[in-house]
Amino acid sequence: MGGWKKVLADAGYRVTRPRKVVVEVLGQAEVPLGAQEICELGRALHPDLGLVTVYRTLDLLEELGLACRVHLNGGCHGYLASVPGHRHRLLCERCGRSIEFLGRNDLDVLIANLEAKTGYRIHEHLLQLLGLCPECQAQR
Amino acid sequence: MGGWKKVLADAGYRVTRPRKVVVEVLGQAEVPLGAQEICELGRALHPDLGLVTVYRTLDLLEELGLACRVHLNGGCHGYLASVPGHRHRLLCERCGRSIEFLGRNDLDVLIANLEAKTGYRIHEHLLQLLGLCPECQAQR
DNA sequence: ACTTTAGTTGATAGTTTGTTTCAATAAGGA
DNA sequence: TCCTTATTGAAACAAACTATCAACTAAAGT
Repeated sequence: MGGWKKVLADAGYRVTRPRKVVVEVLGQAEVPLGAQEICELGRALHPDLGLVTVYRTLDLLEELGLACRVHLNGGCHGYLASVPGHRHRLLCERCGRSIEFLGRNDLDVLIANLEAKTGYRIHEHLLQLLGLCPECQAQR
Repeated sequence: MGGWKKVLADAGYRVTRPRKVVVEVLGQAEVPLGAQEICELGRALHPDLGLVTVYRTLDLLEELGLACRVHLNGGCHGYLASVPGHRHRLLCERCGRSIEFLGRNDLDVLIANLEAKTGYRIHEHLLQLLGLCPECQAQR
């Protein structure tokens, strides 16, 4: 609850009202949110909040690793707050709740093998798992 | 180069001209294509091809595992032809060329661990790696 | 605290992307 | 070949995202 301000400032960006609001909304969210939704929720805190700014702020937060784009099975992406360094997500298909987890060595081994085999130099990876959370399993 | 017809037929769908065209275009492509692009390329083979049909066909092919949605770092998804069973991709960030590979046990181990730790039941996963292919590395 | 200045904002308009509807068409079995 | 019904494509619509630009405000200097 404050680290993000330093990240913004260190990168030469300003800590503004709308940005605070977007970070706040993302921080509260348990489920990936679209830009539209973030804007509506944010207006409870700052009625003048504009949709355009939400888009811009999301791009910015993503660039700084403070938020991440989530790819759902059907229609694409919502956003979630992100702890830098945690790159991988586990999402519940029914309720949308998510957990971040650290990429284990398993993945590093896989990547190293692939680099050797293909000649590619890999520097980004996107791993997302979909399933049912314990609560949603119980409801069946 | 005909397996897809059987897959369609077995699932109760018809093998139509526009579908052939979309499959053909995807099969030739070395790079993820958007619906718009597929439509334009497809019109070389079938001038009447409609954009709406391309969207519908892509959804269908994805559902049957014959094509897959690819998530790029910036703006979302293009499509690629897909060999069923190969769920993972390695994409070159510069030229867009891609390789499919089989999810190794590394990933299965990771998933089993997570299920045990979180109580989630995982049944889908999305793994995508981004990097530079050998050709693009050489060009620098 | 006051001023300055450059990053930031938000309304409007525009573009791109995807969806709904529905009459016309064509695939595939009889 | 005929018949049934899935499938198609145009047009209209809806959603998602972007460009522009005058007004505003955060933050550094005085």
